[in-house]
Amino acid sequence: MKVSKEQMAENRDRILEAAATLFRERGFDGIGVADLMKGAGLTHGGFYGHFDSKEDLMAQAATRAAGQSLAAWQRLAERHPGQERAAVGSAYLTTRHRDHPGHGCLLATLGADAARQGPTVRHAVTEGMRPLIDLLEQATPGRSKAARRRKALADYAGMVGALVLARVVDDAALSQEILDATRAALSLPESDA
Amino acid sequence: MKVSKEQMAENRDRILEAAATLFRERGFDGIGVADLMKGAGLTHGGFYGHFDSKEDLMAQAATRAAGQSLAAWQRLAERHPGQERAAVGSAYLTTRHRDHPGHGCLLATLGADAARQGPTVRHAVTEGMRPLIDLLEQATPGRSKAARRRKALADYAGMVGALVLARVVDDAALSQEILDATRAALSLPESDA
DNA sequence: ATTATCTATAGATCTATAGATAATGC
DNA sequence: ATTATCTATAGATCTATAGATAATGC
Repeated sequence: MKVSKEQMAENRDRILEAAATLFRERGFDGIGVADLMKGAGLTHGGFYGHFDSKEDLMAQAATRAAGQSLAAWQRLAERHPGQERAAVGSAYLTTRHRDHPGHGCLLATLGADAARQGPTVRHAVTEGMRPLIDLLEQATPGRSKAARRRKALADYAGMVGALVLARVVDDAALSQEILDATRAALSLPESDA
Repeated sequence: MKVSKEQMAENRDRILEAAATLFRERGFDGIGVADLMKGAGLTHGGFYGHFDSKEDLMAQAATRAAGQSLAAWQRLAERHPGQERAAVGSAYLTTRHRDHPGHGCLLATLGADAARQGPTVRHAVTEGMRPLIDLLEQATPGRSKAARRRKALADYAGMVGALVLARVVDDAALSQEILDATRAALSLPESDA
């Protein structure tokens, strides 16, 4: 049953990857260790060789999910030179993002949930969020760094809140209205693709 | 063990009240039927005489929580004639609200969680949200009803997102920065009391 | 007599651990 | 020989139900 060192590292990575997706899709309490391991193609007994506890995995999965978002934002920024803010903001406020929480923004899916968790998880979420704010800040026009940062924080809050509301509402027209209204309030171009 | 009709109605109300608070504090999955009943001073076996299932209670508790928020917003509006929007928005974006999720905005605590629940819960949340949006819309200046509504939706998204972010972050200064930045972006006066 | 609540429990989870198994890697 | 993963299970939950109890209300 033993596997090679490389295989073990790859297994650990698959567990993390599955967790980053499944936690965002179902919430921290919405999936157990056994199903997570099944999602990574392993049995649940092996879990504790890779992670100290489920909470340890939650923290590491949060870091992973934030890293994925940062990479996605960086790709968007690179592809739209001079329009980084519009590219990131418009991609965020799409039905596509709304309908794929498993690969979307960590804060919009697990933010409120993470606020109820222990210090380890909250710290991982906080540190994962910082580079996202920094990227937004750099993409935001403004007279001073302080003004750009304020705008970036408020923009991000609006984006996260809009996605939360758009996801919970059971009225498709209202959901779309929320995304559109927030895009308009942030002066972002339409690009719901 | 039987109680009077009025006592039973009062018991049912106490269960709902406890649920509206405890679900917001700990999440839908963060508290079980037994502890909820204990919170209402009853034993858990009696629960199913009042509600069909935990999900039924979740939906009704969501309606109750939204109703409490609406009542609070209406009181704020009445006390600040001509400055309704500022009164509601400023009260929302306070450390006081951030630190008391059990009596605060349903969407900021349970929004993402509710999005993963069944149609009953999502519907209750959606219908509970509408009057809040309506009140904000009426308190918002703008040339047309459509413009006011767009602004109200975007404002509410910003408020919800700001509270989610301010709650999860483990850095008190950053948490305050998020509240301040959002208040500034919405052109709301300071009144963190 | 009816019925709201209680005690007790069924059956299904969940996290975490112990010990067996079998493949790696010295 | 070491160790990553497996099987099996302990112990603690959870939702929901069955039957007993005792107070209401006809």
